[in-house]
Amino acid sequence: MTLNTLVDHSNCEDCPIRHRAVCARCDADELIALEEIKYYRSFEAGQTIIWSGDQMNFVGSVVSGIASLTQTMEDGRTQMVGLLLPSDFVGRPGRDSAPYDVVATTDLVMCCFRKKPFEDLMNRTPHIAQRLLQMTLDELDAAREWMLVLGRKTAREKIASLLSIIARRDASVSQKGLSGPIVFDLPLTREAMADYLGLTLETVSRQISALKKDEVILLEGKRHVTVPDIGRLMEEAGDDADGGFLV
Amino acid sequence: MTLNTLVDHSNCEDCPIRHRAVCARCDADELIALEEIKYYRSFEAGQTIIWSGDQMNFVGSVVSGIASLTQTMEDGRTQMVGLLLPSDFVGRPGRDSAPYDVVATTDLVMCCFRKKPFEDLMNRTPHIAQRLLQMTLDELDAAREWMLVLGRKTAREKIASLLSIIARRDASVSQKGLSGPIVFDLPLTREAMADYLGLTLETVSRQISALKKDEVILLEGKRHVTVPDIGRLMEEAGDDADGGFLV
DNA sequence: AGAAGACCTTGACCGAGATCAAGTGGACGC
DNA sequence: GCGTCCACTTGATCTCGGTCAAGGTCTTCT
Repeated sequence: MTLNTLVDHSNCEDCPIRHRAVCARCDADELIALEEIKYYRSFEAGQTIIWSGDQMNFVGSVVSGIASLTQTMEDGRTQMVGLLLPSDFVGRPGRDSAPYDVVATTDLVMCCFRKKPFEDLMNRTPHIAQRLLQMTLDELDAAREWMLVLGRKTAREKIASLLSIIARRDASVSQKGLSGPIVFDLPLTREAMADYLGLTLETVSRQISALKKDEVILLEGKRHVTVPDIGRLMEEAGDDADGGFLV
Repeated sequence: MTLNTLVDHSNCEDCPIRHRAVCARCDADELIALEEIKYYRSFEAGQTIIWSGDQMNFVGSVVSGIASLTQTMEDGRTQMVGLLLPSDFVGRPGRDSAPYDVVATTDLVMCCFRKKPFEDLMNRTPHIAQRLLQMTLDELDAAREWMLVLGRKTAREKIASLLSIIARRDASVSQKGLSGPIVFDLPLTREAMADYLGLTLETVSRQISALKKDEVILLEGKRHVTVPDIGRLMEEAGDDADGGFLV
């Protein structure tokens, strides 16, 4: 079932995540060193990339697609604890067992490095360590933002929060700005959204229907979303506009 | 109201958090450089150390006492998103405004550095940056653990989770091991616990009473707790023993 | 074309935890 | 000694979101 396709060994300079990933601050020399030890792996939607508790012998960056970090209790309750988008980093230099399941939510391409050579390179290359610290601090902020969502927001606010984050990220990627309507496809199933938000999939479905009925969002099919007014959506999220973290 | 007491400018070598704080990996020379720019500040219980959105011109380590990071929504709902114990680091090199309120939960002593000199020193001292990355990754793990608690656990499990973390930390500090009963004082009010767990203070009170009635814990007064069997408590937390993160 | 299965929606009902309200107990100041 | 304040407890009631159940829609496989 594991499909480890060797993808185009393309030049780092042309990489779509060149300026956002762990290598963002590297200069030409450092990129060459990274290029020597990197390799690409592809995963199909639904595939588990890393099992919780497993030995991790590689680290890497998401190049395209979406992956999720999840925790599961013995009785099956699961909570997503991280959503990995292109340029996000997977793995923990200095630790060798994975604390969470990492699952490909969509088809996925990763730029991987064997852990040991990467750690060695990191120790010689402050630019990598510096960037990784910044990225980790950003992830920590995102995690804490989600703690507020999980702990204190209503189901409707939770859904609005998630939609607003996805909408703003898509707007920033497609350079459209936040003035006009934002259009995107949901990259998550109702169940994945439920796992992210600490809800059941039925509640997710009901709240999405409610937001649609109230014309906070428009739906075509089950996944294609139009947000006519992002400010309105953020109000529904309890975020009262302007603030916030783009991914 | 601000009480900036200049505490004993004691030697870093004798510092109680020497081996766990951001300076843990520093050698003698590096410690001397840190010593030159450090200063101590004391805060009273209840005092706000940093307001969300404020300019932050210092960073530092908690030496003694407990502080909390909290987020508040416009309508007053609040969620604690971090609990800072001795040796934990406050502040974000590279960012200058604080994303959360930092409040002293108990009387508190911090070892502070003005931000700019610290950042300069950090850039020259890989040991500090390395340690800070490790600590940040640990905090991220802790935050994700709490996301499971907030998103999927019942009120009873939430309380048991919090008590179990405090109990295990105290056992590790007092070197008593996990075999016998663990005795400690709760460092948090019911309301602070509620803010941490995404509950109301009434629910916290009820669940503590329930755990007491079921003899999972013993209570003397409102704060003094005895955990006769930490395994039992962890079962109640849904953690099924052995696993877990000591602080 | 028809069957199967994944994904989603909707309805009816229920219960855990929130809300509202009253009361307890201990610390502290006068 | 007594009132006051604060942290906490306990009770009664309500409600949001979970649970259980049925049915719909779209894709894929035969």
